[in-house]
Amino acid sequence: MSDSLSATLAALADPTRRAILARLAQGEASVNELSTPFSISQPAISKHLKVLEQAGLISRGRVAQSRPCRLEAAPLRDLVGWLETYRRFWDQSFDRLDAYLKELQKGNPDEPRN
Amino acid sequence: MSDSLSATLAALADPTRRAILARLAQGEASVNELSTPFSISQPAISKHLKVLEQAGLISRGRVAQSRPCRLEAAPLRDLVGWLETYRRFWDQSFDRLDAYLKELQKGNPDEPRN
DNA sequence: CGGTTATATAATGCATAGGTTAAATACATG
DNA sequence: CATGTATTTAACCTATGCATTATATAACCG
Repeated sequence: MSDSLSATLAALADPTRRAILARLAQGEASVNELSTPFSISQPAISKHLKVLEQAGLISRGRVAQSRPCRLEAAPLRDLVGWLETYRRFWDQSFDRLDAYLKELQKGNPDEPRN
Repeated sequence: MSDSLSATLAALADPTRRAILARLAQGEASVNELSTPFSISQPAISKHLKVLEQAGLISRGRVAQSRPCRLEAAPLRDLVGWLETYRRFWDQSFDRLDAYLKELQKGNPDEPRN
C-alpha cells in the first residue's frame, strides 16, 4: 500500500481507528486514555495507533512514560482534495444544476429560456 | 465490515478500484472496457466491481451480454458528510480562524478588540 | 442448435489485517 | 537500584483480501 491516499483510506476503514480519531478531535490523549473505551486489548490499540501514525493521521509526543497522540490534518485534507474530483457526483447543488441543464437541453417549455 | 462507511472506505482504499471509479466518472463502461487498462485478469476486475457494488459506489445494468457500470454518488456524499466533522482540522480558512481566536484569547495588544 | 462474446463463479495460494497473551523497553520515583 | 506504570514488540492464530487459472452462465448470432 505504497501510495498515501490508499494508506489514509485503509486506516480510516476501521471503525476502531475512526473512533480513536473522533476522540482525538477533542484534544490530545494518551494511549491508556484511548484504550479505555474499547473492549479490545491495549496492544491492539497500540497497533491501531501505529497504522494511524504511518498514515500520517496522528503524531505522538513524549511526556514521561506517556505518549500523547494528536490528530494530524494533512491526510484528511488530501482526501478531501481527492473527493473534489467527484464533487459533481456528490454535491447536491451540482445535482440541481445538472437537472436544470438537462431541462434546458430537453427544451422543456416550462423552463426559462434565453 | 458491517457499517457502510467502513465498506466505502475499504472499497476506496484500493488503487485499482479508485482507477475504475475515475474511469466511470467519465461515463458508463462495460466490464471489458474497465479491464483493458489494467494488467490484471478480468475475473480480478469482476471482483473489484463486486466490492464497489456492495459498497454502493457503482450500479450495473444489462445490455445484451454487457453489464454496464455507472458511478453512484451516495457513498461519496456520506463520506464527505463524515469528513465535515473534521473540517476545522483540514480546512485552511478554519486554521486561520483558529489562529485568530487564539490571538484574541491571549489578549495580544496588536489584535483588534471589541 | 452450436459457436462466440461477455461476465461471473469456483477452487486455490499467498500475504496482510486484526486480534490475543507474554515479554521487553522506557521512564519515574521511593 | 528496585519497583510500578505506560507503552511497544514478539510470537502466534484466524479471517480476509487480492490475485491466479479453470470452469460455468448468459445472451447474441448464424
